[in-house]
Amino acid sequence: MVLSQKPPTSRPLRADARRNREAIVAAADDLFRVDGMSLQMDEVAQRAGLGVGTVYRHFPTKEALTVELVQCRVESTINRAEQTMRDCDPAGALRRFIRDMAAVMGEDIGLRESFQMQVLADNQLDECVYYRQDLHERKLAMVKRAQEAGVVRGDLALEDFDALMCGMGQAIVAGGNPTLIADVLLEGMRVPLEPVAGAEADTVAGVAAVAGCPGE
Amino acid sequence: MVLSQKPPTSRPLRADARRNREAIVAAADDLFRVDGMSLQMDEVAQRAGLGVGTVYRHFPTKEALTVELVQCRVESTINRAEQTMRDCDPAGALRRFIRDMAAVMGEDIGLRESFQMQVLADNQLDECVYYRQDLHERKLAMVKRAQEAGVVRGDLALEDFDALMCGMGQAIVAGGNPTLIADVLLEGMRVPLEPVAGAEADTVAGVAAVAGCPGE
DNA sequence: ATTATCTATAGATCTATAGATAATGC
DNA sequence: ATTATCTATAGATCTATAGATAATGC
Repeated sequence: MVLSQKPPTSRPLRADARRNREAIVAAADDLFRVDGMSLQMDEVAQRAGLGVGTVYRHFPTKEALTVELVQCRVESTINRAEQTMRDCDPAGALRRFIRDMAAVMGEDIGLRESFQMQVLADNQLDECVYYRQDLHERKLAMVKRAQEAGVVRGDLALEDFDALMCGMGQAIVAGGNPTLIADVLLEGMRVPLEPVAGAEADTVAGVAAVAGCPGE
Repeated sequence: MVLSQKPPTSRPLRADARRNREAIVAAADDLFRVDGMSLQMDEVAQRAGLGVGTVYRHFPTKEALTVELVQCRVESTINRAEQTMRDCDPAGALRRFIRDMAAVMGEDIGLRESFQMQVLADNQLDECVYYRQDLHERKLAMVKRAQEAGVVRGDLALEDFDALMCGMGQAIVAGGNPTLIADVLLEGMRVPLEPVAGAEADTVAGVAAVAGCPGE
């Protein structure tokens, strides 16, 4: 079920072409880490010490290039999830996963955007659904296990979990302390120890009647 | 200390010009709500039933146009904060503010991005620092009051609070249930009832020794 | 001889302007 | 007469390509 990286009909690349291809991917990866999807093809070429044409020879479109970078990150996220599931108890696995993601997202805009693209409806990269299902299953297992162990509130859907991970990335980019942000999310996803006051009220401005406010 | 909207030397606008200006702002506001900063000048003109030239007559740059939209949203956020501070107890004020913001952010991409721009370092809109200080003070007062009342953890800096608000916006755009997301943040910002296990550990992948995981 | 690379430039997609045309209001 | 509006297009900024040039390897 694993897709081969290259069409099997094509013969192996010529020595210089292989070297250049690697240089392109390495350069693109560096830029992706900093600029995410807004990396520029010219800059990739420049950083790889090549002309733009060469970049386009190896990757016919910008999308083709970034797909590889995204997939790499999705895979590493899957591995991370599997690793923690193997090593940790239900509560610990989720905790470790989230904390690690927070730390990594702080240093890799591309990873943050990759995660976002896996989740957001208006996916910029059609081809990135490759591993989507895989990742989906790993996260679902992790969250479910934590819920069954009673350490995560049961009304948290996977959609919400994904959304929270996206939000965590944004919060970290916005200058929050990664460790603290991760902690806040972890605490917040726990089973509420006392029911949140006013939890049943609709909270659109002007309509809400909320605990601690007059009119409730 | 309030800046006048127009240079006081200019005479009042001609009747048709005033009408058109209002149509432009209304059209731009609608688009800003949906597209945020990526709204397009052509579309603004089209929706207002005017030529692009007219839009540029009233607002010399795209930035000049969006500044007005952003300021309007920042002001309304300030008012929201003040209102809750007047009406509610410390815990209730923060709760209501966050819930309302979650509800509104779900329906107004422009608001979400405005908040982000107030907070993020690489501000796209230089002029949007006008109300920045004001907003800053309101949020600080709200958070501090909640901390003094013992309902919010004391190690949560305003930077972290801002980051969490940005993240909340992202989480909602990413498809999370606004009410639930707001709840998770509120619960997460509380004083931890028991110390978070492993809270002292550095969590970069491979280095961490975390509660619930072997090797701790 | 084949395969890879380079440079210069076409194409797409925006913001912003110039110059000709139309509407207001003393 | 002044002020406002329109259309067509310049300018900026990217992705992607074409055609001429250089490097590999049987």
